Amino acid sequence: MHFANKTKMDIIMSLRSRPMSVTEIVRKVGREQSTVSHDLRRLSRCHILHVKQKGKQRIYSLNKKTVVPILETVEKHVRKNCPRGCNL
Amino acid sequence: MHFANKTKMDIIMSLRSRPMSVTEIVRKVGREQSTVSHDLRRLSRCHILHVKQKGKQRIYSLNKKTVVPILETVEKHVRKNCPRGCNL
DNA sequence: AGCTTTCATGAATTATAATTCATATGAAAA
DNA sequence: TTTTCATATGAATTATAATTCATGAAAGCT
Repeated sequence: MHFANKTKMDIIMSLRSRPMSVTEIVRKVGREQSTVSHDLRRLSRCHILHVKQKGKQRIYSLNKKTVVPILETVEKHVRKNCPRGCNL
Repeated sequence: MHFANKTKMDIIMSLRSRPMSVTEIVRKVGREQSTVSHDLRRLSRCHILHVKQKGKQRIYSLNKKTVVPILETVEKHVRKNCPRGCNL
């Protein structure tokens, strides 16, 4: 599943397991630091992610309270309707 | 709320109340017929909408089973986190 | 203070998606 | 069977979003 954007979706999925610093996220999703940073900002703007400073790192975490339920409903839709992939 | 795209979101919201023909949808959302038609195709491709022929009309309806739950979780997120509008 | 690490930012580019315009198709009516 | 109404489609344009590149800022080390 990758709604509109692969990078943003990868970030969200990475943070689903645990909070991570930017460097960690960059390693995980395998794209440029600035690309990731821009997406982190976009995702934070609409409160999909939270940030907290920790030394010189910034730890991003998923707003699980509201976002996980969204992911689950979407995943259910995809499983039911487009199991062979779909560009939702 | 209007995720990525206003037109598509307007279509979805219109169909939330009841199934409609293309002409009805066009009137409701107030955009060009071809624009609406393209969006209807995109939305149908990922099974967000269903279609059935009725004479020379095509009646589009929302796939309520999976889509309404998605809408509800998203709306919850928006209410909680960005009540003053947000470009989620 | 100077250096390094970590991350953010803005402007420019590139990629992707939405809209329009013109036209086609298909079903029913005349 | 021609015409009309309802809708779809493709190509071209336009709008919007994502990526890159270069640089900047802050925190912590030495």
